[in-house]
Amino acid sequence: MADHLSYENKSERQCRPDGRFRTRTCGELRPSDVGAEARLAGWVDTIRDHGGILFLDLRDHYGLTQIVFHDAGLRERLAGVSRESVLSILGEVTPRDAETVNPALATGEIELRARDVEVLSHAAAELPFPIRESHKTREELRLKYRFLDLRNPEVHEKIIFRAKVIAFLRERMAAHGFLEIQTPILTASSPEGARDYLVPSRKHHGMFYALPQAPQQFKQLLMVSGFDRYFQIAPCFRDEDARADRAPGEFYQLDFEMSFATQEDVFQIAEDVMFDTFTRFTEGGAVTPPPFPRIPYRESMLRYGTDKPDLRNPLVICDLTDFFADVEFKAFQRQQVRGIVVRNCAGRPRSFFDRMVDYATEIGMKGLGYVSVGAQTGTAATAAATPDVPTAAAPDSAAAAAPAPELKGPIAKFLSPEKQRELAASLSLKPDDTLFFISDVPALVNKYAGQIRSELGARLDLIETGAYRFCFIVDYPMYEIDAESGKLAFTHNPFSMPQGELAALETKDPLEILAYQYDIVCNGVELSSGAVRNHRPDIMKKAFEIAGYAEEELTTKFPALLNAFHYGAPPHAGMAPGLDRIVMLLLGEENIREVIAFPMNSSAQDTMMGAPGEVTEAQLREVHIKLR
RNA sequence: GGCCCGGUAGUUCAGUUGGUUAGAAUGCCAGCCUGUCACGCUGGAGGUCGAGGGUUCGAGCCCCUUCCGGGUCGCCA
Repeated sequence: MADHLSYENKSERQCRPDGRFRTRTCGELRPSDVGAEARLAGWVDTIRDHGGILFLDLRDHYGLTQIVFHDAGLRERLAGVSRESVLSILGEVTPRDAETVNPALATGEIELRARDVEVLSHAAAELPFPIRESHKTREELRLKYRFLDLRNPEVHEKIIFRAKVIAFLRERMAAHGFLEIQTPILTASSPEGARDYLVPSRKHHGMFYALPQAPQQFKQLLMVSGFDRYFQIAPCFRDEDARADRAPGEFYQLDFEMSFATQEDVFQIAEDVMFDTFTRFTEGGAVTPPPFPRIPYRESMLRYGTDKPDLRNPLVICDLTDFFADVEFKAFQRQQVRGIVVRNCAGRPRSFFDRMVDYATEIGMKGLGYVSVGAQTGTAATAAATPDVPTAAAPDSAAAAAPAPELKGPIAKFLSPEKQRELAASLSLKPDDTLFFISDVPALVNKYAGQIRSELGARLDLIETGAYRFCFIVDYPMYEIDAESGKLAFTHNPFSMPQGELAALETKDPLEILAYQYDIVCNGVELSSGAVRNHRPDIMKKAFEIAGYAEEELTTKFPALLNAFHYGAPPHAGMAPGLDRIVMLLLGEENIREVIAFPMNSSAQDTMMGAPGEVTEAQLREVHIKLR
């Protein structure tokens, strides 16, 4: 296992030499300790009773040490002691014979010859699941006995790892001059965004606190308070449904905000801290070096079909709508058309293409067209695809000069020889390439193209392994037409500064206005969104007016922020990368609950503690609540 | 809330076309064993097949309802 994941045994943290329970840890004894007396304490990992001799592996936070019991009297005192019981053992560190050394164990060159044993705590003989295999047990049971699950070194180490990442992030943020400040947990309900967790007030009848969805308003108020650079490992509470990568109820963000800062200032901090962190905590993994690519939202939607692109996937999407405008093919003619070129794909078996078409149908597409360029003799039909993919904008002159390649596949017959030549030239199609077509209405075409891109990347094994590919998605539109109401609405965050500020709001088509609103994305995972905030009441008023909000709505919903901005607010900006997701990415975990010490299940329940749970009548009366 | 997958021994799982007493591994219990390290060997206990109803001579298996868990869509400014 990776070095940063293994237990540490720093001498300054060792136990007191006169310790009552232990004088050394189970991970630290080495041949240099031979001859010394040591008292170890920990959990019984395994007992191997050979009759005349008994071996016992003792486990604590730091590791595993084998204890040998020769003395019959001592062995008798272990009768009835089962696995996971807690023992304190006094003994002498002795060397192991060469043939009995265990190289799999850090302490495998020595063992402790027991002289005395004290049972500190008995464990039930029958455990709910074997500790070593806890992560293979069904999650329901693991979470109910999470304290046992966490004893499993593989599970235990993830929590240690998380702590180290947090410590490192704190150190890096401090090095950049950021000050960690705690913001309230009991605060006011915020009218927009996720559902709040509400806490009834005892002293104020019928009133409620809410747990913060994020410290958003507080961190902005800190900027108005004159703190220049704030950060916090901030708990956030949202009463929304869970996903594999989304913890229900609560999660943590590396929340930060900077005064007198531009978007670029925020990016430089974020890319510096993320690069350092991902370089420090991954082994030789390729991390995007700063500056991370800045990709405009609209470009990302077109090229990758999503605003959280996985840049480890070399495939890109091109726009073929104009190309098909004059092609007699009804399915494409009045639609948006996208194309994805895949190198060395044409020779794949028919079943591959059939399965891709099946996948397309599964996600709701009407079909998946493609054309392949005939393979040249000698070309290996199953050669691995190469990542050099052309864009529609970069025609290859050599290809253009070449004779028209022979296009085959379901769509080829709709293309005249001239159009085939045009297509091959503009996309630099080479023998054995396949071009997939995605066509639908504007609202769906990018989404489908993005899903096909991901699926092709995965099935053809094109995803770069061991890499962390970062980018910023920038230039989100300020407004969009809400699908339900048909009215203009904020796309993202109503508190972002519009690009062009007040003048843009007053003169431009609202749908054309971009915001200083951005996301940071790694390997297709959205780590955070952020923004340059709107610190000007006049611009804010106008921005809300365009979205159809009356001024009083603004003043009643966000009184603190708006009020504060009337007393001299610095321009400020920030973001808040999700901590749990950072740790997930670093550990390659697909389930966010693996990196949280005590996660709730996907129904937002803690079955170990019994939360949520009923409370007494008296408690309800105190907070003025009557249940129906 | 919709859709998909799952629920069989303490645990992880198998269980054929609906057909005898529901199996394996591991754990647990008992006995044996002086160099193992997931020790080994012998024996034993352990099941409301998530629950309820239906079809059938007969249901772990088929049908309906329901509970629980996971995934996903909605949702997450």
